[in-house]
Amino acid sequence: MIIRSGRDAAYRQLADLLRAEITSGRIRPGQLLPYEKRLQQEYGVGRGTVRRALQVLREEGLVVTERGYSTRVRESQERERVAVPRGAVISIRMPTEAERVELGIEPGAVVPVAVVTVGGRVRGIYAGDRVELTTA
Amino acid sequence: MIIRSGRDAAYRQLADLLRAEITSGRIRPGQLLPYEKRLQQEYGVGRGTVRRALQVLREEGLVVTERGYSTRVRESQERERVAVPRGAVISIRMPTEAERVELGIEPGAVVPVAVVTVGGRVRGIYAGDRVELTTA
DNA sequence: GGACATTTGTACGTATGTATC
DNA sequence: CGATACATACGTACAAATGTC
Repeated sequence: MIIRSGRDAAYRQLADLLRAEITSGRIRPGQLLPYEKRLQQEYGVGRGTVRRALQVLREEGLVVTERGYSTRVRESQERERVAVPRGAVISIRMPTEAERVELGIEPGAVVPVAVVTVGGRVRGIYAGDRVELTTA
Repeated sequence: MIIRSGRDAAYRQLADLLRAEITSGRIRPGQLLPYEKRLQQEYGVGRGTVRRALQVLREEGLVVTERGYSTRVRESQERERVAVPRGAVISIRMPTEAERVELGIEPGAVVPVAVVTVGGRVRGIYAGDRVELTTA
């Protein structure tokens, strides 16, 4: 139930409700969320509010939205282990558009990258949803 | 100059223009961006488009917006170096809401975290915009 | 391949609430 | 207190991608 108040924005409340559906397992990875129009009707809010809420979940990396299709819960993926040499420096940040393309990160997915440098030289860039780094 | 086209959304173009102002140093850290209304007039776009563009920059951690005041360029932060012990496993992902609060990540900023575990035990969680990890 | 309905993406305007100065 | 500026929320319209027939 969404209640209008200055304290808690409607889009945040909706995001909380949908997040609970996902983390509780009522909507499982790969499954579709209700369409935007359905969410509007079900929760009695405008489309902008629905879209804002979905955006929050996208930013958390919980869901992926495909235009003309729908929004679905992201599959949690097995992560490959990558060994990092001693003396390396690891930076964590969001990827540039070029890096997204390079790494094949889906549009709409919020995936951080790890940049491994040794002596100032970049040794590798890894997508956070596919890799774990281990120290040798 | 912003040109309407299906290829490149107006809000992305505006974000690109403003980002260039910042990265080129024409607008320096701590300085204010033009007010939303000013941006509307200057670039001939609606308010939603301006806000969407500013949101992009907030998500990139480039600017900070204060309600009732304005949007300013964020002070660039030096990253602290954190040593990671040998045999550690580093996961990179987006933070939960609780972790955001714990780490003091500003609302709207899209900042990944590194989770360092040794033998399955969590040894530390670090915000990507404030630390670099180094292998001992 | 085209025609169509559905769904998400972008963009606009407008109104109201809330924080800052 | 008023003026200004950002936050939220609504409605509307059209564009673009998808799936189906």
